[in-house]
Amino acid sequence: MAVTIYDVARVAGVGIGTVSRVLNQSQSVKSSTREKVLSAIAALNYTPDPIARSMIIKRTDAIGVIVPFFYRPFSVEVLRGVATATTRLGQELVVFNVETNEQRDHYFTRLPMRRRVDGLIIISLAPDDEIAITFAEAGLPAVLVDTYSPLLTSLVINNVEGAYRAVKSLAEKGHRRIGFINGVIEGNFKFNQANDRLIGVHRALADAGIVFDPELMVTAEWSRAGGRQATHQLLNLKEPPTAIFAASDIQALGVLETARQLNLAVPEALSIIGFDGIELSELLELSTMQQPLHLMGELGVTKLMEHLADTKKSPELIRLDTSLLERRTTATLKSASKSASIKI
Amino acid sequence: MAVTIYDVARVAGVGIGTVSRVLNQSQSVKSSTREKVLSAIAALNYTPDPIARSMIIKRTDAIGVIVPFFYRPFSVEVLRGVATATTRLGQELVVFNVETNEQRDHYFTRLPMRRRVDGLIIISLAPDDEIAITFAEAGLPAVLVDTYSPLLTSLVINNVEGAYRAVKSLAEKGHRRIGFINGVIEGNFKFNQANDRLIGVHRALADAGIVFDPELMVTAEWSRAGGRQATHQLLNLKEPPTAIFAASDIQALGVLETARQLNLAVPEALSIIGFDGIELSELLELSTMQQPLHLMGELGVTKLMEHLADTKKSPELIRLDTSLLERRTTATLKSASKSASIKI
DNA sequence: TAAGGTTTTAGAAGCGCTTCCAAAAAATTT
DNA sequence: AAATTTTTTGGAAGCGCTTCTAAAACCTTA
Repeated sequence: MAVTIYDVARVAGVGIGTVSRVLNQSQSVKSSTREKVLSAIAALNYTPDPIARSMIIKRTDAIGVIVPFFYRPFSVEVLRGVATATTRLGQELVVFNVETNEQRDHYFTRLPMRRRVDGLIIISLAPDDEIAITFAEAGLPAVLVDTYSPLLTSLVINNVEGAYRAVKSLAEKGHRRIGFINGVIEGNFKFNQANDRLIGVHRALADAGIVFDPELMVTAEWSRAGGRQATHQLLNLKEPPTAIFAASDIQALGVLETARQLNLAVPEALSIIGFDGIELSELLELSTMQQPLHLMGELGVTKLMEHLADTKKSPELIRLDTSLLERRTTATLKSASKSASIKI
Repeated sequence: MAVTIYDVARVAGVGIGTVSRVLNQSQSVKSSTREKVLSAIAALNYTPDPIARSMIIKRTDAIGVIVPFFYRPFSVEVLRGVATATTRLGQELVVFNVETNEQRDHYFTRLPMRRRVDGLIIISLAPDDEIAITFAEAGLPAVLVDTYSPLLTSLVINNVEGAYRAVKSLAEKGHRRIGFINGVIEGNFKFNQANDRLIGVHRALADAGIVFDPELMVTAEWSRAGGRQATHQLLNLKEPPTAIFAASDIQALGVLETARQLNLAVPEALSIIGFDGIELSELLELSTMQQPLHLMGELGVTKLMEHLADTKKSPELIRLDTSLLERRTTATLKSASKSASIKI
């Protein structure tokens, strides 16, 4: 059925080795021969079978991305960067979406066994050392984005610093009661981020001479619903916060929704700042700490290619910084009212 | 290096054919033999090489998606449905993102040549008949989502009806000056949709006894910027519209932004209705005609699997309906002011 | 023009599997 | 117990390529 290298060889009147040689731009082919082969290829509209090829060269020219909830804005924007890079490099992009811990483990343990992809980008998920070692043994390079492992090249945001600056900006605006909505830690998604951001919050509070009130810190799901629920909890305090820092834009959106629902003026009665800088935040004019999401994706691929080219390259830890984006949801505290007042 | 079927056979003390048979749950293997093989597999932690396997069985257990601008909310939501289905079926998902006509043509012509994927889902892009025939000849089944070809199973939204109902809902609220922002047609992305929606608009206008004013129809890019630009044009008319129907939510967002920028109250001074029902629309409380995006993705995969199972299955045309989602951007026209007034 | 050196070429081997066929083993019948 | 049938098994062939080896073809040079 399909035309093979034998057909091309026959039509061109050469051996299959020669055809293969012109296909792989090997040097030693007489140019007259090359012409013959090329025109046979054109005549037959031949394309080499990538599978048979992979069989020998042990490369697929495909890279895999393991990503939790790929459709979340955060993931989408990183993925976009990844796609930009893979397209430019002529690599195929295989998406392994994970929704459960089982799926994550399945991919972690199964993928390295067999070379369906040449390398892996892992987003927001941290393989433990044992898994990382399996990758190394299997010769499957992996790069982490938005997580960290000492054994793998990792691209991380400086979360401590980001959270620090977010809270500091709020303190500088006169806020003393600052709520912090953090993401859940269990479930194993988004591990360190939550921790690091908490550290940054503590530090900023300390520097501003504000004593940390545990009531003002609530942990919620990384979703709008989580943000909403946490906001209710925060606003029901005897002494509610005048500003809220959410560990992700998605959660900040939930804060915004709740404020709107309660007719609480933003930013007059409540300042809100998020974290991530997803496209959506721009639309809603949400102040946020922006991460270079697209860049992280592209850089992830670049680093992966370096590991592919040099198998014994040692892992790097690359830190990227956030930038403060002050939009319309943060304002100076009106000294008149020290706490949020609900306008009806 | 890697453990092969020969290693397993040796350890189990059987022939490679036997190992292969237990791997492929073939019936005729004595259960005692099966046990031996299974424990050898476990002992060696063996996984068959999917590439070598594909070489013979001519299947990859991967399906490809060709999608323009995969990161657009519309695409993401369809993709999510696709991922749900592929994960459930244990298929891998390869994403071919297209940003230019060249890329589209590249994938259209190159992909069918060689079986890197077993089948194709094509979103919002219409391959012409010649291409569709190539697919068929190559034995590569393809299903279209959000486009149509007579030669391929197609999942389309009833765009005429959707646009009709959108405009009708506006007319029923008393609006007579209804602007319509349509998407561009050239560029070959999103072809019929724009056309069909225009037809629906015409029909609804006619039924409501409103004469069509060509000035009220403007064509713009499928983006927020497009929506913004079109809105400015519309509002600068001597007799501006009191309501705008945008052919996509993304464009409707641009309308919303412009209204906000001009301090034009929505929906009091301007009603807005979009099309698509992306998640974002919910957040902004945008009224819209909702498409079953997730379903389209899932159904696309289901149909593709049917074509995979039965090569000679003939193409189907499946029509899906939109549902009207009235949220906070549409309101009854205050008869007092017949046209939008700009509040300063 | 022959010898020696260099470039180019044909095609066998082999990648790790599935599938097939023929042979071995087991079960059944006589 | 032998003959026959049925089940199970080993391993060769072959999927479409790349790579390697050895031979052919082409250059030099004497």
